[in-house]
Amino acid sequence: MGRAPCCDKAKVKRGPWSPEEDETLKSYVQEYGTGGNWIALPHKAGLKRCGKSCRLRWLNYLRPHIKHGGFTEEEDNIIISLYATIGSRWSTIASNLSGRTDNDVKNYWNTKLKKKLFGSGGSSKNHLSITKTHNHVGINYAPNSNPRSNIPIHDSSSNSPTYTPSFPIDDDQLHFPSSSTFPTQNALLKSFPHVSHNLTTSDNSSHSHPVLHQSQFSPPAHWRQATAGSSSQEAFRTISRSLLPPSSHAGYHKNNYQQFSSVEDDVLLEDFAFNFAYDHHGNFDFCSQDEVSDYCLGDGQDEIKSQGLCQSVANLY
DNA sequence: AAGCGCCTCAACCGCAAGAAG
DNA sequence: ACTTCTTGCGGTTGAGGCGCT
Repeated sequence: MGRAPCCDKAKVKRGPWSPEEDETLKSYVQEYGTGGNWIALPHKAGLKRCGKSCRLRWLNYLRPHIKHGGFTEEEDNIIISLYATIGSRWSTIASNLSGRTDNDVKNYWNTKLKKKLFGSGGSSKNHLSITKTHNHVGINYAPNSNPRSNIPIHDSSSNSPTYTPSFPIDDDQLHFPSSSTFPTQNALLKSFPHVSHNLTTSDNSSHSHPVLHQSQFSPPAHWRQATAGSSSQEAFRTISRSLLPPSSHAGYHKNNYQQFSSVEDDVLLEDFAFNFAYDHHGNFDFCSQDEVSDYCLGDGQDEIKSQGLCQSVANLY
């Protein structure tokens, strides 16, 4: 026996909303609010609609400052990078896009963005590729390896100790577009000017790009004290989260990471640390999570707070 | 103009999680 | 601790629009 329906389907109207219904719902919510009970709202407002339908209509269409269509390239980049980071968590992705709803982002991804990315295959110049293996689709960040797979990411919503984004696609080999879509090293350095000042050229590397040397960083005493007895990853998570305001779902503003849950904070922080340690474009050979934490606690603290962590994560791609 | 197929996106469905009792 | 209720979410559907023949 299945779950009882939330309302009597024989007594409620279904299908597209009329302008009159929209106006009724909009004026009621604006005057009285939702009252914290969507189920009771349609009756109070005089609507012959299911509460869930009212909630959906309000959130996806009637709510103020909603934008429809016309996604910008910047929004594309954010969606792509967050999808690669956290998968199909549309509400989380939408919360990083001002005025966008999860439904809009989901539709946009399924009908346009996915085709834009995968429709015509990829080229050998791509920096980011997706390879299907068994039940999951792995993301390859560099030509030779996927170092992310070595970094366990805590996600209490899953029993798995590692986070593997899944893509509902069938091709065996798929590719993200190249650097035209993903910001380059400049975006990274712009976010972390502290680091760019400490770059030197590697002498023994086969690459000709700058290398960040661990010796250039000296963890502060309070950091060493705080991390005693913990793995650097645990410590990084703990210390970094201490910089964040309490999580809540209250906000919808771009760059405001207060809307993330603690689990999402963890995922973003891990990804933040990972990407700092390993740039997709191979611009850094080494930068430990401790160094990221050092920066988070030191010179970068104000910047991270002012920019918003999620935007920093988006900028990394 | 009619028919057809594809695309878009608003709306629905069912499940999971959390809150309330 | 358990049950019930409500919300929030991601996946899916299908009506209507559009372009092509």
